[in-house]
Amino acid sequence: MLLSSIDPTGHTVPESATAERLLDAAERLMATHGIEGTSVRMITGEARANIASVTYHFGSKEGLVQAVFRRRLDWLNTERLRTLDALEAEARGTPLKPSKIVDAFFGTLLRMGQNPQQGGAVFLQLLGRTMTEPSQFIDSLLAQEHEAVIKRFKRALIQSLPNVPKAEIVWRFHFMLGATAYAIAGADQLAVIAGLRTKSSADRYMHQLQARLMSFLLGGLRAPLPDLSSTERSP
Amino acid sequence: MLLSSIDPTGHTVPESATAERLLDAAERLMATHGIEGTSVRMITGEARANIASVTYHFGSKEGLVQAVFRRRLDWLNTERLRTLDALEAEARGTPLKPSKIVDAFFGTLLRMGQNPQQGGAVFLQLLGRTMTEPSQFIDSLLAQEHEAVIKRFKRALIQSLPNVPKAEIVWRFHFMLGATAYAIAGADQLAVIAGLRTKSSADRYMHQLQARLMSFLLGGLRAPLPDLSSTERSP
DNA sequence: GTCTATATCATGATAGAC
DNA sequence: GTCTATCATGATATAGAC
Repeated sequence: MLLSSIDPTGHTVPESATAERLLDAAERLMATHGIEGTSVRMITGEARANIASVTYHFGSKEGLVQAVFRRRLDWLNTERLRTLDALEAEARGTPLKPSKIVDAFFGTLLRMGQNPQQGGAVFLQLLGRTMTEPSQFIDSLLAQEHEAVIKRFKRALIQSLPNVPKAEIVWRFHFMLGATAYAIAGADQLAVIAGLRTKSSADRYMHQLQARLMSFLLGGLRAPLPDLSSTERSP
Repeated sequence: MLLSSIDPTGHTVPESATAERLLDAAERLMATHGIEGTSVRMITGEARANIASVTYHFGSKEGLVQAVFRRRLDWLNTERLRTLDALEAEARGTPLKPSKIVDAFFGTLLRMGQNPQQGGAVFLQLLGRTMTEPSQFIDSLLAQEHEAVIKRFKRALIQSLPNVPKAEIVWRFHFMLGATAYAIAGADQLAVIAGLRTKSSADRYMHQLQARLMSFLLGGLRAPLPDLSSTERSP
């Protein structure tokens, strides 16, 4: 069943303790098992709520999934725009450094991973995995939530890098999204690879990830331009 | 039911026309709907085969999924190693250029997307999406298929970049994997973003993707090293 | 608002005729 | 090798008591 942004019973934002427990449980389980791999039974079991509670509070499983993402993405994107606004106000018309823009977008996301109030690493993992999931309604959900923000940041980057063609920046922004999505989705595995097995080193890991990913992203963003001459004909 | 590499009836490699149609249909459908989102009924329907044919030829749905990946990854990784071997033989002990190594690994993958004999863009999309999917058995399948190859390439990169710390290269290799996975998984969407809507421009799109992604990856790989001093304590 | 009980459907797998 | 028919299971969603 398709749901508009306001469901039949008028609940889109958690108004009860049960609804919030459902959101938390869904977020945690979907980060581990994927969205399709998480059943309503698993969610209500973990949240110590009744099977019917999902339908009551969110209209359907789909409504619950949307609410899980909205709760975090609204906060994230507001924060991103707020940061970019501040940077631009401070610069008074002079072009911003690309590193500042990249940090406002990707750094804000990564710092969410250390903010338990906003889902922490769990939501980061969920978001990363979702970004390549081939679900129609998720695609459109993420697109809606992100579209305006991404447009703003692309514009800022284009102004910030006058020597890089506009089209190239659009592609590279996409590549940056990919590197980030994968890095946060596979944080568990990567932590093992990096030899950090204990929970206590998780914080340190997130700091390392942030610093290292950021320099990687900037290196890619400012890389020498590709030779597209062979694009005309296959070599 | 768990399957070893040889199933009860002894079929792991397609020996019949039906088995091959099943592999093709599964590959196509899973690229679009995801692995969990693709049912055996969908596959047999598309392949014009019977419901029971999957069990007969591959033992289970899981066996079929494994066969889909093995068919392509075996070819891909053989090709990668062959290319790297040739480069090293040609260099006669002198260090390889990083761009050559990156091309042997990622370029070979991207060129698969223009090789219909090896699944073309369809398999690329499936692989990209799968790399962030949180399925246990897929994780281990990909790990098995990739482990030895990735080790070889990491070693080659470390030798090729003596000024970059070993750990940094490992992280950056992971970031490169992510940027690539996302780029090939979202090829549809990206094509739309880039303004290429017609099927006829798909080839040109893949060429552009290849050139642009490659320069991005190399830029990230050779980026200035991050400042990790703030890693000790949270800022 | 929360529960139990149930309706309805789709899934993966299998048995057994041909 | 291929089919039909069927199984057990688990999914979402809902009706109706409390």
